[in-house]
Amino acid sequence: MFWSKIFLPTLKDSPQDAEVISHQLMLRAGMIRKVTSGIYTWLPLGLRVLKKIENIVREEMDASGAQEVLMPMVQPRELWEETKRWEKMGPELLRFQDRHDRDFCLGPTHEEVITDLVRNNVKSYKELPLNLYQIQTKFRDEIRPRYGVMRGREFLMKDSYSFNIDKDSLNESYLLMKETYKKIIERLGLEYKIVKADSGAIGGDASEEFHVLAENGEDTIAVSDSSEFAINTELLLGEGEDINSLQGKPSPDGTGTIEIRKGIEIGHIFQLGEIYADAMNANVLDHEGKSQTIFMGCYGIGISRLVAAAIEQNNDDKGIIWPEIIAPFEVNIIAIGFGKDKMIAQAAIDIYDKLSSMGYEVILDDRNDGFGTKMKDAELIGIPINIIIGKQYTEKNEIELRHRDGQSSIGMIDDIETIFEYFKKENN
RNA sequence: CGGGGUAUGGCGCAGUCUGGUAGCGCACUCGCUUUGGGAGCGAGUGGUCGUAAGUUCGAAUCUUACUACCCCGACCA
Repeated sequence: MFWSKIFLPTLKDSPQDAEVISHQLMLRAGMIRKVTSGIYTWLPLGLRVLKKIENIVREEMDASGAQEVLMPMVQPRELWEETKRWEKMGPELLRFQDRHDRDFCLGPTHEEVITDLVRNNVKSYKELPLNLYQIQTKFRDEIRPRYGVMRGREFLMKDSYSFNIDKDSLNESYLLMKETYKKIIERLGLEYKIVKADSGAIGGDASEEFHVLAENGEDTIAVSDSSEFAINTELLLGEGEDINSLQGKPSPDGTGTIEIRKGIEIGHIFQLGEIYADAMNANVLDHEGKSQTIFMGCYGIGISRLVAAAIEQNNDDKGIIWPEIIAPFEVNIIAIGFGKDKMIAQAAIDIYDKLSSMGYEVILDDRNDGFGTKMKDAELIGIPINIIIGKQYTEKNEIELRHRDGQSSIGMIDDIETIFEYFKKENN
């Protein structure tokens, strides 16, 4: 991709209504634009990151044996009445009528639709366990959307639902999802905690949240300073107790003391048990030919929220510092004087072609701007590796390789071939 | 929904107190010169000042109502 061709409107100044760093940087780096409160358009650069995270999630879900489906965003009232949630849900459930005055809602979650699907099509315990997932836009009319895509009303989510013949099998599916979530977040290179949680309004038995640790996180969690233990502070507080009073107390798991941290909830896994299947008559025949209520689990990951969370954890005063695996491009070639100096332009294009053919995702900054402008933009959008071709190339045959993280800067390299050698090594 | 705040060109802002018909920086367009840390000179484009009503000879500015957006809180599979 050539910089002069990509739709990438970067901003020098941070828009006034962006408070947290990830929101500011996503706007400044030309990743998103707001349409209305809590609702955003993803621009090419942001979409690249979103898709990368989506694909990592998809790969790990597929590897776990789950199967992808795609359910509708618009759902009929009747299904929601079966679980009594048409009444129970508040205004966060966006309702509307079609031309025949039938009631519908925009799906904030899909227990009803998936349970309906399974009860109509799965009849035997032999077809279980079954784990179906989708990656889809959800809509929740949040009381107060905030922090850009971190808490939007419309957002991209991976939600999956497991169907099991009994509690033990459900537990197995649950643990498999827990492992899968760990793999996903570890691949994304994010620091996280698994937090014991209240299973909340959705009901059910076991429930754990996955939190990416970040200063601007909306949730407060209590972590042990010397073990993996973490728990939602709500579960520890007594009547009228202050969150800060927990700091320094002995950890409930008996190891170390409590440390209060801020987290962004990017995943939540539940053992629903029989609640939904019971309400919706989702049964299968067991090996004795008896009808059994299906045990369900549900597992969510906020894909769009992960984009913001990754930025919250990886930035400096200059901009975003993408973990390589989700960077919108892997290499940025900064050609100074691209439109003027044919030798530089040719070298830049050669490197671009070669790296592209080696399988790298490359962007070439071919704009007629000075070094400063290009470097500032490069730092803002946070591409891991920058190759800088300028006067030193025409004069001394030298090219600079600069890592965005500033910790592994390569410096001047004495010819183009050496660069390809470097990238071959990188690849292995 | 309670509390606080904002609304002037794509972005950041001044002008509002003290009414006189809109300005600055950046961005954008054209030309020339530039190109290793957000370039320079010259010439341009772009705004019913959130909406509506009112006061006034005259409203971005004063009054009233409304709307949108942001922050804090309550809420959140």
